[in-house]
Amino acid sequence: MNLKELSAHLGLSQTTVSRALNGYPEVSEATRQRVAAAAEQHNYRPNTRAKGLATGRAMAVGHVIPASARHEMVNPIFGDFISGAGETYATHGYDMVLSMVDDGDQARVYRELKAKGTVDGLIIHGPAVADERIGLIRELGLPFVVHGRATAETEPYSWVDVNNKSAFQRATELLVDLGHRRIALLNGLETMDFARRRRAGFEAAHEARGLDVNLSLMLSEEMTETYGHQRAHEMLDRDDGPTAFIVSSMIIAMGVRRALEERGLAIGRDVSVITHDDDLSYLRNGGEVPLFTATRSSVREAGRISAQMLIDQITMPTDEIPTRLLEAPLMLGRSTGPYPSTDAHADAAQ
Amino acid sequence: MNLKELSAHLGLSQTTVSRALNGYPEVSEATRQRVAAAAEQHNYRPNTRAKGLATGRAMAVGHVIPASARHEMVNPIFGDFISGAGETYATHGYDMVLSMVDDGDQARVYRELKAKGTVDGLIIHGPAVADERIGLIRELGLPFVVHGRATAETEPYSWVDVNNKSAFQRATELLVDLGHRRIALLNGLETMDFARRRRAGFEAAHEARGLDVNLSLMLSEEMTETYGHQRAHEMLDRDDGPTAFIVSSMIIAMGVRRALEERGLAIGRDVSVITHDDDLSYLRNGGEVPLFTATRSSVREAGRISAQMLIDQITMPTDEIPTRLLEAPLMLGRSTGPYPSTDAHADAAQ
DNA sequence: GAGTCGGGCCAAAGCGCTTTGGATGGCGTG
DNA sequence: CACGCCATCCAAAGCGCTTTGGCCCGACTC
Repeated sequence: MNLKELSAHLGLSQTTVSRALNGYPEVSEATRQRVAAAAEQHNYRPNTRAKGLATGRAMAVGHVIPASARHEMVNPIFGDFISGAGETYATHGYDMVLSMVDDGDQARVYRELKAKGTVDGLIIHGPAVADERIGLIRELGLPFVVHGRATAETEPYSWVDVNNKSAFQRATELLVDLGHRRIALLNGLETMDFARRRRAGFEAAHEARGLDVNLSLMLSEEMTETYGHQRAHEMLDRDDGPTAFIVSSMIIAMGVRRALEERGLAIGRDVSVITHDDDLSYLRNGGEVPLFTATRSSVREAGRISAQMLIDQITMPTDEIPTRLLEAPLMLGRSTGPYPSTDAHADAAQ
Repeated sequence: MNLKELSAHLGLSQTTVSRALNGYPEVSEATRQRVAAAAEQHNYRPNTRAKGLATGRAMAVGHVIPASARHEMVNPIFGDFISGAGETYATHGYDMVLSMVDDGDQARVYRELKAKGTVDGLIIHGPAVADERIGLIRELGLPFVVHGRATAETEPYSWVDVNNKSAFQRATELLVDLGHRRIALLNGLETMDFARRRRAGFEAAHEARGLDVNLSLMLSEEMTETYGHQRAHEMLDRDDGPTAFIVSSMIIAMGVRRALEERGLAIGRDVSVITHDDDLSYLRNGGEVPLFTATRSSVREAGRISAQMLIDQITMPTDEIPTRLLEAPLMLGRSTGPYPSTDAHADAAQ
């Protein structure tokens, strides 16, 4: 059923039916009711493409996923982010279109999205410290919101990000205040902006407490369980091994925990661990008292916020460029404790 | 730059330019070259909506994600599936549109997708044993492919699935052959079709080996790390606890492993574990010899295959209804061993 | 009672593309 | 030399919708 048929059926013009359905005032209330009823009955929905052609709006938002970011992003947190964003899109009648893209093709894809008119706006995922995408998209004139920030970008742009630096600074300070002096940082790839900021927070905490960072305890790799497991073992093998770990994801934390258990070390007593927790729906840091002490920030919520921000920019463009910094509170769990441990057990286990 | 402008620029009609670009024969080779060059130079791309309107094709495929399936599916495996499917779509010029939907709204959303003409086809995720979506979509007349199967569905439909039953049967048989008699099954929710089939394989193996299944060792819950951890502990607390576990996901397996380590049990010696491994890019069951013995099947590959199958159905509809059963080979890792253990160590550890 | 106003409706143009149904003209044929 | 054929190109219709610019007529003003 299309407009033509519906209006013929009603004995009205397409104009009137269209207006009735879209809430324009030039239609009598009686007619509007009649039209609405008929539309409902015949399950009429305006064709998206035709509507888009006529209005110049695609009613769709694009998410471009660089293939390189797959391991870092697609899987662990992407699902939750998308899921949050999707809820928001749904309530506003927007579709979400996803593109998986090889890194070299990025520019091409963005241009294409613009030229083909597939989407009204874009969400940029996983920004690097210096990210050329931002300049490109701004140039194309598509509204966009970056999930995260790109430190090297000098022009203003719209973003939603967690306060990674302050979160990791507070986490580090907590450990220092608990007496830890050799703290390891198992970070994500520091080409990624969030990782760079976390490192900055880690360093800032050392500085604030008058300590030197130990470069040999700072690692930056893809965030996998194996990474956490392997590196924790290696570090703990050393004479001057760490007494505490700060890690960038729950997955890494699980690897670290496994290593500790294999060594008979009690987490939170012999060795402390703090992780960043994206509050993923399939990886809860659960319990009344969470297992891991963590800097927590819901990536799903970030998805909702980003989507809303983008839709706002699409529907009512303004000159201001909105940004949103989300705090990541430090949630105390069972994985942190004083050093040296007050419990004799700790030494025995070693 | 649109067709009109481009053709004006070239001094040709829109017809000719369109034909040149789309490879029709009624255009001289010289003209075609000229057109192609100009299009390239001006970065011309036909507007998707206009093209869609004219051709009746949306050049897009829909993935509807039921909100209820979030924990089970969105996160752990969804990213990889989507990523595989996305690659295939990209090479064929299709867009992928995602909808997050509350369960009650499912029917509405499918109808809408059809009526609005947003997509040319659908992929159905996470089918339940009895899944009303299949009938609905068939009725709507949209091409679709189900990732998984719905056992209760009687009419034929297109699907791509792993041979869950045979995989779990072989896994179970291996454990029995290794001497295990009390084998636990930590399954996913058995409203999901895949879980039901895995259970069937588990039971079939018992039957084939002349054993009775122990209902108290069979669980069916959401597949989280906590689930594996908690339930493994509970089961091992019992006098007649299991000597081996078969679990439905790497995440559960990680929970079980943690429980074993906490109890000082050596995995693969004191207690055996087999898991299903979706070969997720962020959760590798790595190493030359994998950590876990596992039934392995790449969900990313399943995504590619499903996407290709759907595109084929869209572009050249036939009467046959293609299906594809993927085998999940049993990969021997370090988490399985004979029972009773030949190693005296095992008892000592207990 | 003539003139004005505006509520309610409609015809038609236009969004950017594909595709049908010609037009045109150079060339070989008898 | 007239004819027909083919290669090449074009004008215009149509996809389903929104929106501009009117039309019509009853109500209201003076």
